[in-house]
Formats: sequence, structure tokens, C-alpha cells
Amino acid sequence: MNKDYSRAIPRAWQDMAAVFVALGDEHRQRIMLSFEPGERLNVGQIAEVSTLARSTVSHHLKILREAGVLESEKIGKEVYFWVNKSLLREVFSNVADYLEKNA
Amino acid sequence: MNKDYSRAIPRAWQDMAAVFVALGDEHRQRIMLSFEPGERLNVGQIAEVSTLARSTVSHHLKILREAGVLESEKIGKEVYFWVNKSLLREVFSNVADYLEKNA
DNA sequence: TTGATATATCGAAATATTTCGACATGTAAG
DNA sequence: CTTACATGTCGAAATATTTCGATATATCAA
Repeated sequence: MNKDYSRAIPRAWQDMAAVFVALGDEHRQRIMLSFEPGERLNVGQIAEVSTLARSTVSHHLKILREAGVLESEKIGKEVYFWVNKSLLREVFSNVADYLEKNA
Repeated sequence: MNKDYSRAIPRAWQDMAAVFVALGDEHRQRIMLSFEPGERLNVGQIAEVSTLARSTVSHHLKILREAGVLESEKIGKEVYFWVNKSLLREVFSNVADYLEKNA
């Protein structure tokens, strides 16, 4: 047993924590699923198909962006979001690796 | 854009939600990391190296077990837990697949 | 410059999660 | 049977998250 409870959590797990929190919420999952392959969507489009208030959608988008699973760019008045596939790929392959080696 | 916000969340994502929630908490991550490869630990052992009260550890173990990432078996007075590697493998490979096909 | 539009942020209320100690349950030992 | 021990569950308090409407900021159009 690894008894060092207070030691630093491995880097791979640290980066994952925010991703796990972000993807562990149903509304945020639905936002992720509203993207078609390679698609960019602005906040208005995402808010329109949601059952939540615009400001709440904005809050969830912030959590997804800060976790790294979405990226965003402001174009004119609008902010476009898209899925950060490469981060997701990396995170999940890191977990898979960690699992094979240490669990 | 996939506008059907109210449609069912894909099975692969549903199963993942609980896993994500479970692994998105620092204390639960630390519990996961205290297992050496293939090891079984009982509640007392896990609680001993934790900074939390025994009943709180019990609560976190329940969440991890219900998410499927830990399995458990009662032997005598003690309940032993171990990491469900095959479930974790499956979940992460499902996400990776979904990602390649739909994102 | 004024007005309209898109988004973000703020503060408060509602809701959910975490945490603890006390108590309940199950199991083995004396 | 009684006691001791391991774990689970309960209820309440502390804390965190979610949610909303109102307001702020930034951008473009008239």
C-alpha cells in the first residue's frame, strides 16, 4: 500500500481532475455532445438549445474551457467554442497508461 | 450542430458520468492512488492513511464502488476493496473511440 | 455618438456535496 | 450470551456548486 497520503498527486492525475469534474456534469455533457465533428459553436447557439439561462450556460462553458476540454476564440461580438480533441486524447491515453503500469 | 438537447445521453457517456464524478474529487483520487498494483485494502487501512474521519472515508468508498471503479468483498468483519481495472479500461477506451468517431 | 447585440461577471438564493460524531448492524472471540 | 471490533448509516452543520436576473463590457452598425 502506498501510505503517503499527503504526497503530490501525479501530474497525469492532476491534469485529469479538472477534466473529470468538467465531464461529470450532465449539462456539461450535453454541451459537449451538441458539437458535430470539428464544429465550432458560439455561446448563443449553445444557449439556444439548452434548458438553462444564458448566464448559466456561460458558467458551464467557463468550467469546460478552464478544464481544457473546450477551446474558444472571440470573433467580432461572438465567442466560438470547439472541442479540444488533442487534450482529451492525451488525458485519456495518460490514464490508460497509468492504469496499466500502476494499478 | 446536434440540437436535440433533451435526447438520451449515449450509453458510453452515461456510464462514464459516475466515473468522472468519482475521480474528480481529490480525496477519492488519493484513495485510488493508495492501491499498489493488484492490491486489496480494507476500510481500516484506507482510513488510517487518510486525513478524513472513518465515516467520511466510508462515504467516498461508496461513491467509488457505485461508480464501478472499485470493487469490494466482505471477508469476516472486514470489507476489502480493489481497483476495477477492466471497467476503467473499458470506460477510457469507450471515450477514446467516441472521440475519434464523433468529435 | 448612440443604440443594439453578444457575452461575461456579480451577488443572492436554491440545491447538492462533504464532513463529522453518534448510533446501528454484522461478525468473531471469549 | 456478552463483548469487542469493523464497517455502514443517519442527521446535522459546514462548504461548494448551480442557477438566475441584473448589470457590466466589448463590438459593431446606424
